[in-house]
Amino acid sequence: MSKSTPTPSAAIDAWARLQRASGAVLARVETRLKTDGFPPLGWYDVLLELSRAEDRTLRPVEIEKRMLLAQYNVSRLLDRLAAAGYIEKLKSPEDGRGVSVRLTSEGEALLKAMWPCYQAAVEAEFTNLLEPGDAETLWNVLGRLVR
Amino acid sequence: MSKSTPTPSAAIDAWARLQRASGAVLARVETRLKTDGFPPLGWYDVLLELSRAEDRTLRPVEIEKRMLLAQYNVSRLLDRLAAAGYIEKLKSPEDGRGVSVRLTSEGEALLKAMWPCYQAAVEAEFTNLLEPGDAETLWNVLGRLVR
DNA sequence: TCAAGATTGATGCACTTGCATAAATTTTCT
DNA sequence: AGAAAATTTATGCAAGTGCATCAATCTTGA
Repeated sequence: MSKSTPTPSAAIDAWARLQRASGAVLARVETRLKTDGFPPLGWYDVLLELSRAEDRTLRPVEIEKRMLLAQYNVSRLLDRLAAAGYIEKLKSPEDGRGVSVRLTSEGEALLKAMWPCYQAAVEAEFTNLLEPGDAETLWNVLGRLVR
Repeated sequence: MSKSTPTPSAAIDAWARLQRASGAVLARVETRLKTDGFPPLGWYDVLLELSRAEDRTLRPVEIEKRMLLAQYNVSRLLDRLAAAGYIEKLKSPEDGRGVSVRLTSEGEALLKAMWPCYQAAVEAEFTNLLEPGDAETLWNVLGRLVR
């Protein structure tokens, strides 16, 4: 039984470092996007989800689940994206309560324009700091946390 | 040279999962703290730093560096902590511009009161999901990201 | 069928964060 | 010493987030 569980302090240290590292790297990546005049990563994530979706359209509740955001945050994020013309809100045909959100061509253009910057930022602030095999290791270990 | 760098997609996937996993686990831990009537984790972190510091006192600029927070966020977080009585602000003796922030006995009491909840939350939402060795693995890999 | 309950999405209000900038020193450099 | 630059902290204002709650619709089940 002595090895069935990590040392408490090792686990707490890993927890602390997880929060610190992910926060620091995220901040650096966001800074690069902003420096290049792009909107925050959350905008990119929504547009990316839409671009992958059937008919480039999703319900807000789907976006909420995929992005792990609170309902009211999704609602307002979509407001901002719609106001900027990157998505459009349509009445949902199958559900009278709901809305459908569709990627516009401007949204698709933004997605394409952001990608090189985003990719370069992740590479510089994340990928290049790792050693071979680290990405796979992280992916595996962190997979246990996402359920 | 073929193996000197991870596959781009493996790195991007690891990046995405890092953000998702750390965000999700953080949210769950914060929820537990709030459910038990405690303030956010940021408050705990400040109090913990102070409790470890010489004379339980730090300059705001030190807290800023240790917690990787923006200067104005530190300034206001300390305002809230002082208003709640958990710290006190003193004129810095060595630097006329600066302030010194000292943990009060109420702050120390809060720190002690939060710890069991915090520890249990991390254990339930993080530690228990890991397998033996994962904590050390994470700590090592993530160490490359914190510089 | 139809009332009770669950789901979807929006919104008012308070609080927090980000940005730009100010004010008071301290440090550096000539 | 004295001017210029850097550091430390605070703050007004705009924007984003969390909470509670509402209105509309869909689903369930007697």
